[in-house]
Amino acid sequence: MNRRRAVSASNSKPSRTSPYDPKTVEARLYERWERNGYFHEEPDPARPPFIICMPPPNVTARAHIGHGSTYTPMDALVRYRRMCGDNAEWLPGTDHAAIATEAVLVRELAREGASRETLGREKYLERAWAWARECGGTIERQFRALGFSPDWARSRFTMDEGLSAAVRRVFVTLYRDGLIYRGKRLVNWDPIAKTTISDAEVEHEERDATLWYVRYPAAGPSTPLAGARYARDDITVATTRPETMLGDVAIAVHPDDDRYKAWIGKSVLVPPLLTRSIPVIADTAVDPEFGTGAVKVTPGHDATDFEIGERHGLPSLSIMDLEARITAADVDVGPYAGLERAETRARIVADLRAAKLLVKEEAHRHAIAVSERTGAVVEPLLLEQWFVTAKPLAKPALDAYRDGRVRFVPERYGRTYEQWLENIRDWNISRQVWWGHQLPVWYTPDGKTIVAESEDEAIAQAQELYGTGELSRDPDTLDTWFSSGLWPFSILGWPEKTPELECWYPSQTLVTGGEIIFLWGARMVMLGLYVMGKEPFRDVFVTPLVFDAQGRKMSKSLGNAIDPMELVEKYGADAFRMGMLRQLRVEAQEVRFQESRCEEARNFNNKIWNVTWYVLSLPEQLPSALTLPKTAALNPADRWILTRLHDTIVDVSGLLDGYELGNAAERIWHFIWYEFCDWYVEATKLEQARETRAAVLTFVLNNAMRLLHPLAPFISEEVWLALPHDGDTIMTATWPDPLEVPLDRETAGRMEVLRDEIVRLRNERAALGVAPNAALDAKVAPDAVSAYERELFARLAGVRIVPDVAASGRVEIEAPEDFLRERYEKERAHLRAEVERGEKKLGNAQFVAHAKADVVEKEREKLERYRSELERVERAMSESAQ
RNA sequence: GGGCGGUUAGCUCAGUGGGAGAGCGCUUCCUUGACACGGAAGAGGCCACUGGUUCAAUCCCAGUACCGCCCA
Repeated sequence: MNRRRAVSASNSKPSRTSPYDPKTVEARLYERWERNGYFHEEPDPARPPFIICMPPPNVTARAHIGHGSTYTPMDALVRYRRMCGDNAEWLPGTDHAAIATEAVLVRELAREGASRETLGREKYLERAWAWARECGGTIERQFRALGFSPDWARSRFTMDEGLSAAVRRVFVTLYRDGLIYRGKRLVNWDPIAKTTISDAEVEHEERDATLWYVRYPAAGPSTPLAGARYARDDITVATTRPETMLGDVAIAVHPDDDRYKAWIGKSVLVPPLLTRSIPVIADTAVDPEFGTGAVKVTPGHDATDFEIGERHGLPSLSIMDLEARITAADVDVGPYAGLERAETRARIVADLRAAKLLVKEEAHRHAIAVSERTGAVVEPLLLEQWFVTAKPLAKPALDAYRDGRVRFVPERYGRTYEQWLENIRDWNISRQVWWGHQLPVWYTPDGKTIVAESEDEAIAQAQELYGTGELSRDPDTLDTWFSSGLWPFSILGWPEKTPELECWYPSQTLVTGGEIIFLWGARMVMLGLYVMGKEPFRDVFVTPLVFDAQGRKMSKSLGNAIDPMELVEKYGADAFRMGMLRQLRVEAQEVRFQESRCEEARNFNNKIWNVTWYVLSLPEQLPSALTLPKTAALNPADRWILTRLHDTIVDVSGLLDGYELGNAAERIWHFIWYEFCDWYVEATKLEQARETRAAVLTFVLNNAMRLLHPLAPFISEEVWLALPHDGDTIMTATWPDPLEVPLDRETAGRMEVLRDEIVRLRNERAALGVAPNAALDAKVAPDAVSAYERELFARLAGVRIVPDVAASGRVEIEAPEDFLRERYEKERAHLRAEVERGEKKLGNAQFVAHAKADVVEKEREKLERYRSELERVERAMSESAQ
């Protein structure tokens, strides 16, 4: 990208406001960026693409701290690659979030005394659309306030017509390939959302519970089938869910468990009704250590039991309906019919106790399945649902990882991904909510299934195959994650062949929180490979979860949730971003978020603002172009800061390439504050710095702002515009090039030594209690210190150098004898210890023989240096003693 | 139960097979002509514990303890 335009000097000098006020800057700059189309790109095959598909936030969402931790890195990466000249594009959009949105709507309707059924599907959906449109703007507005730079013109919504067409096309294709089927399976039922959910949407929560020990009486010819009496012989079973006893179909024991060998093949009666007899079977899935070693088998309401049932050819009995109430549909449930499940549990336990069938109960901690979305305890139910056959899709997705075509940062998440895909089960994709993509599935009056991309097509098919056009559409909708799984290509216009699709699929990087690797990441890989034949991204950058400073999960109920917009209001977007980014470490799985980091970042911005003001108010004319003086004219401090700038550019670029945003932020921060402001700017106040300082200050500041821009876009732009610059916006300014920064390592090294000396002298001043404005004299050999260095000592250490042929080459302040002696003694002790350490090390033949040559050489040099220092101190001591 | 992390200064965290680091906090001093949202100096650490590998371990390996995440 050659963009040599006329250098524009600032025509709008920032007015002197201290402290820096982000409010007067951020909104104005963002508006300008957006108006000038700086976020927008067209597909350009001539440049390397850098595409990030924004994980679509829920259309009803408001920005939360998790957006801060995942979307800020995305923006930083896109801004960085944009400055590097890539065809960089951040593609935004929102998700219809079926279950979450429907939950809100249903609640709202209930308040009005209505329901979706009374409203009817069409009216209901109209309302949902209106609600989505109303909410949708909020999150995008908040993202703008955070300074995010996606190409808003390309924003998509998962229920847009184009994306819906993509969903139908993929569904039909999968169905025709035999990868989508309908079947009665045990699925996860969320009784609050009133829909099934996939395994990936189920969370496991540790809870205190009760383990009940229940007697199952042996069934025999002499045993009465009902009533209070039962055979003396019985088997005791431990269960956490007595309410499901009504659906028991067997008792299972481990085949090697001697205690129960005699029982296998016998029958027992199911309490508390005792009207049904079930067999005792042997299965290796039973853990003999759990409870009594005998467990009840309830295939209609437990996944493990379902598998046991399948193995033994046992029936599956459903005893609960969709309200999680007891139903007599499959089996006699006696007086419990119609009761809610918790109520049933209490009644059955009471009845067992009354019938003396309850042996004991004990406290028990175990994991229960909970709906991630509603928090409802998930009920496994046998239902007719639609599924995606997972294994054939998982295989290529596993290969993509194993071949290195998809890699994870940090790497360890790759193994998590691998394990999940290896153990993947068929994916339940039908939902009973209305807000979403309705299944493209129709049924003929006699139950034949038609799958087609449109109703017309379905009717045509039905006519041809079954001679009927009378169809009813399946009322279910698709899992939200089905449509988001198509995101990387559906937003580019697929199934149309668009230039965007051609150029921008696959994308380069997926940035996401670890919690949706399975829900979203893995499914994008599976569906991307299936539909496009190519994995949808190369890198998966997994960002840490955000906790509060005490390491607790942020939640509304705990009251510890941090609203990023409040922090933006308080400190500005740049400060929020820097505060967040500085806490992100690539390897971390969590961030204990500290608001103080945002406050520090605000202070940092103020520092930048003030140093800019210093540069702008120099008495001399600022250069009109961004050029450096001839190298020969540069003074030592100039050479030092330029060398530091060079190294900072190299470091920051490398860190950004490796997704190390936290360390990159730390690095640029350190350069600007502790090297540029604290040392270089102070050194420009020397008389001898006047010739070159305006050029070097503006050059370094300009470069520093470009390095900072991906992290803190607003203040970097504001400062960059105020100083000599090249172009219209820092957003498309070129990324700093270390080759354009002159290096002088020798002088830079000498400056580091002087800096240590100055610190030492300041320390001595402080120890002496010398007033800050009082100068101290130091006698130094005439040729040991240059005129430039003399001024440096005077200005930065308050030490006046007095040339003295009798003095040594070291700057030693004049001070009372006892003070000096104490100093010398301390120094001597330290040096002696160092010399001793070095001698011991080098005296070790093993060390000299085994250690690498450069390590040994370094030790030798160190020892030499300490020895001569020690010698000097000892000489000075004997001199002052005279 | 299986897998994966973490344990370094009061707090939050970097870091390296060869002399322990940052920011905040703390102490002392400073209204020095960019900045008190600032400047200067300083105190503070058996780098969780136990073994092993190595000339050399905070770093590599094994085990223990505690904290956490994911999956079942």
